[in-house]
Amino acid sequence: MDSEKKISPAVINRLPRYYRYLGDLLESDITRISSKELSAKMNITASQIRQDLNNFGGFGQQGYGYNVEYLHNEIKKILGLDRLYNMIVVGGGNIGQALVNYTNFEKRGFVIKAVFDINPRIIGMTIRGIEVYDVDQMEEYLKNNIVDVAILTLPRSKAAKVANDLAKWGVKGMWNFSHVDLQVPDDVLVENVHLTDSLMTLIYKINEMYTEENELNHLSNGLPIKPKLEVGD
Amino acid sequence: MDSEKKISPAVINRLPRYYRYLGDLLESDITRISSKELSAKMNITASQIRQDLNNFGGFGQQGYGYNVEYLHNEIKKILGLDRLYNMIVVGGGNIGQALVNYTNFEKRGFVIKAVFDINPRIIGMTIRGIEVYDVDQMEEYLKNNIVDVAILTLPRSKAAKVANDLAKWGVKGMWNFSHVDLQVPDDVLVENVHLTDSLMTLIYKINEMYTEENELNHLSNGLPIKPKLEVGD
DNA sequence: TTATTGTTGACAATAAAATAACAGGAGTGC
DNA sequence: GCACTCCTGTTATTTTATTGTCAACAATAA
Repeated sequence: MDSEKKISPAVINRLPRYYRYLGDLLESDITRISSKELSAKMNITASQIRQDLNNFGGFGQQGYGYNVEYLHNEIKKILGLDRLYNMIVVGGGNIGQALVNYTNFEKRGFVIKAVFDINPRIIGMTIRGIEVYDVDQMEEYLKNNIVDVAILTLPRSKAAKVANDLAKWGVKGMWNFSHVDLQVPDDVLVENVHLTDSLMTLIYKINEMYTEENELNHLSNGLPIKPKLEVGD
Repeated sequence: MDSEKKISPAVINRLPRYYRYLGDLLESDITRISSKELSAKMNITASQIRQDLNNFGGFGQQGYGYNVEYLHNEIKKILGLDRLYNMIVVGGGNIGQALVNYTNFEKRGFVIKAVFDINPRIIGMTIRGIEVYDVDQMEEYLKNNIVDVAILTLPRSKAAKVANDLAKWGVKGMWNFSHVDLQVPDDVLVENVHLTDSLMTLIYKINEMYTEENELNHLSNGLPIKPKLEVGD
């Protein structure tokens, strides 16, 4: 339908950040804020803030700005954070366990209900009161329990099969920490957290900055820029 | 300088993914690949692959494609992965410990050398052989050891001060898992991993898909779209 | 009241990113 | 060695995202 224009991914990715800043303002008992002020805090142009928000409706008032509590709550609703979500963790290794122990998710309505693993050493144990099951029990579990999001914290080699099974058994959201890109049906949504990729990006930027400084040094010395490496060197 | 054109962030963020796919191809003993073939595997247009790679040089050959091993190695060099990086973890909680225990980083040249925390219960202990120090010892540690990247896995409330200290003491790269945006000098690079933001984005997309289906139902029922909420309601 | 200021929402202008088009060199088969 | 196909590197086009501008209107002060 035309009346419901598609929101761009760039905007969606900024929403949680708006939500976070508005939450902070709320805690500081600030009741109103203009796009200009928020702009200064967030290092985004005021124009972009207004345009982003206007994708979802006119939440502000001329001459006043935005009411912090109201806007915070609206974004909460836009993000769908006004209800609980059931999650399971598949892969009870380091990262899986860390996520189970990270209690802040629960405070925001993301509730981890079960963990699945293949390691007999941990199956049957509980982590923060949450039971660890054998992956073989997953199908049955999913028949009897609604799961909104599966958190995939398992090795590359096993992620594809598990994702496939989960999709088959009706899980529509996957938060993927495995270092592979999952191939799933169109109606299943995957959000990747590729930690190694993120770290590599950081490393690139660090090196880039270092290299740039080098070039500046060359310039200030009047020395020529060193030639680029050629294919075949 | 003009000769060194700026590479766009979008391209840089894709590099680790190229690197990963090329690594996979290498393991499958595939020696050459065309942009078209890679395009199919990665769900990126061939055009974009060629343009991305050409930012860094002409690595391919007409009529042949790209040599997998050669290209893999070139990207490795571009990303700066041909040397070791020393890292420290600041914050020995769940996520900090999980990252220390995640041995894959080390395989790629990212070596965690020390952990810092304020909790007396864990100070003095070791995690996978890596010592946990008091944060008060951080300044001295940084005087005596080169640290490329600090991994920040500590509570919001403490992240800002620590980041400030680290910057003051010469750490140029920060991999930030704290749920705040750090304010650091221009020569310090921060890569954020905001897990909660990522999860919220996933939740939004799940709901969006669900809502879209709803709208289709509305349409098929001939029902009007519900009016938007107004400020003040 | 009336003037002045502040601030949105809409839209226009720019910039960035992604895709497409294509010229021409490199490989392949005969 | 020649014709033909493949596939890159590069330029052009289209799409998407960001920024700048301004009329309209609310809040505030005179």
